[in-house]
Amino acid sequence: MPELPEVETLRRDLEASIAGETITSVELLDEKKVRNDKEDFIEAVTGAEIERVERRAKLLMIELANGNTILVHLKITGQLLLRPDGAPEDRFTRAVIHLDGKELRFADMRRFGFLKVVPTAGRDRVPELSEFGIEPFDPAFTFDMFKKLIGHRKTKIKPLLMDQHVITGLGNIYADEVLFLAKVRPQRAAESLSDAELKRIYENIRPVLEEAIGHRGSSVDSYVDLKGEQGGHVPFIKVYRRTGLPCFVCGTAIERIKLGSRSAHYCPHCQK
DNA sequence: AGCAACGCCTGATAGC
DNA sequence: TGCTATCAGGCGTTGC
Repeated sequence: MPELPEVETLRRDLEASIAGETITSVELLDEKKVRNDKEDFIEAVTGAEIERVERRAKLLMIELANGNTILVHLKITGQLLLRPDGAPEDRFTRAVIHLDGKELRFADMRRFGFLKVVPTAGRDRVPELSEFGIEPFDPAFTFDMFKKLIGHRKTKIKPLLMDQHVITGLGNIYADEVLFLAKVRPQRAAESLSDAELKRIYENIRPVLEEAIGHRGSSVDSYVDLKGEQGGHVPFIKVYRRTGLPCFVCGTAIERIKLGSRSAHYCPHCQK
């Protein structure tokens, strides 16, 4: 699943490769992928120059010079692929944004992802953007803030770490990884965590995300980069989807439990 | 307020 | 071999 490291990798590659390009035309192959009226979308982006590419939580924002921004959410199986004109078809392509000599393809097997164009001014007020919590790399994200957001909650810590209304960017993979490094079990109630445990969680969030960005993300499902290449982080994952395999630290078999409808993976020896 | 359950969707996989 | 049931999951919504 694309989480912050995967979306940030895409953002950086997009910024380097399509900023300054002009959108010559758009093909919407699956209208339901676009959260606008089809004609409105086409009119709002065609002919526009791409100024920059930003990220908020797991949402990509392609800012256009004409005052509009294209929002792209990949959800679980979404992919953005930059191909030369006439390149072989990519499976599950739902929309194509044509540029000069190349095309940006939005592919999405399970069709959960979406595109939406919104006015750049006031975009922070659209529902897709207005509910997000703090970005982990925002300097304002201090331990004090983390403790205030998390420390009093009765909810289990893992679902809380994944709640985009509280802290953005962590999904199933990296929440498991942060909790492993923090030596805290995913089902612990947030309010039961000691200061030392909260501190260990907080202090592992940025390093976990930074390391994964350094490896260009994790291709556990269908995540690939702009060129269609897999990220390199999977060999460095400590617990996610390693059920039954030995913990890299103590050798104990990694366990999997259900929290809500999601799976959580942890080492029963290392994590308390 | 908190949280489980559901719906969206479809390929991979396990079981028969 | 071929069918069917189950699973994966971000996130908005619903209902207790």
